[in-house]
Amino acid sequence: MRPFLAITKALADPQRVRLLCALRHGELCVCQLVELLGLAGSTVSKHLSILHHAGLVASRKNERWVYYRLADDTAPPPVREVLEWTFRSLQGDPQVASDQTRLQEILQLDPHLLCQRQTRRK
Amino acid sequence: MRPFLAITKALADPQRVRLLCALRHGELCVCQLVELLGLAGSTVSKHLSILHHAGLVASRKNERWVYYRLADDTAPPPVREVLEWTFRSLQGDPQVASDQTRLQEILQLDPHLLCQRQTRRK
DNA sequence: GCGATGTTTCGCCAGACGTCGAAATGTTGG
DNA sequence: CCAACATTTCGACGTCTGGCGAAACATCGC
Repeated sequence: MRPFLAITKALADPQRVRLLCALRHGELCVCQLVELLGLAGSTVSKHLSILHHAGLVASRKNERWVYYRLADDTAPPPVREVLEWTFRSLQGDPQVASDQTRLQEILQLDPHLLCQRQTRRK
Repeated sequence: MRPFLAITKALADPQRVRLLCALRHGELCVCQLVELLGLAGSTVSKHLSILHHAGLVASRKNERWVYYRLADDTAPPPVREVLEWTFRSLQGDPQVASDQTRLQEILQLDPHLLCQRQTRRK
């Protein structure tokens, strides 16, 4: 029951669901996700940690940045199935759609500049 | 996003998951579910209300009792799919298994007697 | 109808959760 | 090595949630 609840609890928060949807088309840096959600970096990091603990995402560290991606084919079946169910269920969701649009803008920017904007904003 | 989160939040509590699993083999009366979970009637009623609000269960009132059952084929696809995923993911779970055993015992008893025991127990 | 009975609703409390800012950690560049 | 920077961890705060008992709400039997 433990792993199951880790997954359902992870999916029971809108910001975490937004993160998963954002990662749908490839890995993203933390600062890009911070920009997308508009939350404090520490908050986004905690959300990502919860998603990771549930096995829904994986991370990779390159240079100064940490990149997160969705769990891949090596993940246990329940994880892959629930991700597919999630995206299927959220098809046409306005929040997800506007995030997708915003994400395209964010991808135009250099990650380095994003982080600078975030530290300066405080 | 609203309906999606209603579902994931409903699934993010162990007692509610136990309720769903218990209903897997047919409808049950509230007092039977109270006996299974060992919680106060008001608490179980609230859990069932949350499951109902998420569209995961339906209810039927007959005589003095209210019977709950899983959402059937008329429910939206995401609901049916997530129920299937839930049961698949929890295959072999010890908690679910022991609940199943206990449920067999409860089904031997008259619902009427169960309720009496519950009111008397306070 | 009236009292007993099964279920739900209503307050209330303790604990969990989401959020932030500050401090800690780890990594890159000079 | 030191300073700058990206991320995570920690501590604190307000809110939400799960639990209970009591009261309210049907519904059945006499």
